[in-house]
Amino acid sequence: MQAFPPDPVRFNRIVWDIVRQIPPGVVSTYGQIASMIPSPAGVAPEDYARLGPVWVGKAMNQVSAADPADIPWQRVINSQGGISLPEGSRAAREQRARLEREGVMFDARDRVDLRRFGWDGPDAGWLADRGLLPPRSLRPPSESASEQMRLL
DNA sequence: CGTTTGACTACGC
DNA sequence: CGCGTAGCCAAAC
Repeated sequence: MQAFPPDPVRFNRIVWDIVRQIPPGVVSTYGQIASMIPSPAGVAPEDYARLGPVWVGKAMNQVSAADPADIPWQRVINSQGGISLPEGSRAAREQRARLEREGVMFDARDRVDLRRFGWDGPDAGWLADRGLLPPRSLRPPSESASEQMRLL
């Protein structure tokens, strides 16, 4: 996979801070979280675009070594709307159970509809205070007209 | 010690 | 759409 960020401790702290902002009933993705963190000094933006999501994954992998009770780790899934933990593992089942308990629904392919349950990111002020960037949207505003009608 | 293995995503078929 | 791959390295085996 990939190298660690220049300052893993700091990077992880930022990731966990952001994850703590995700409210129940919605989900974020590794990529969306990475999109809120400026590429660290010394890392080219094009490299960060590729490495960031992986680093977020590593940060999530280390939550158990941090403060699991304080971090809603279950609300971070992959860009396909799926759970990235090993299929069938206890951890994966736990994540799905936690999400379903919060009202997040999985389809027949075990995926979450990000247009419906995707997070819009933290409050803009919260981000600005920390020098973070607006998140990439998981719920593209320009859907087909019929889709918009359906959602209404 | 050499190999395998990752809580990823964008991109090209 | 789904599938394979690049990117590229520190740990765990």
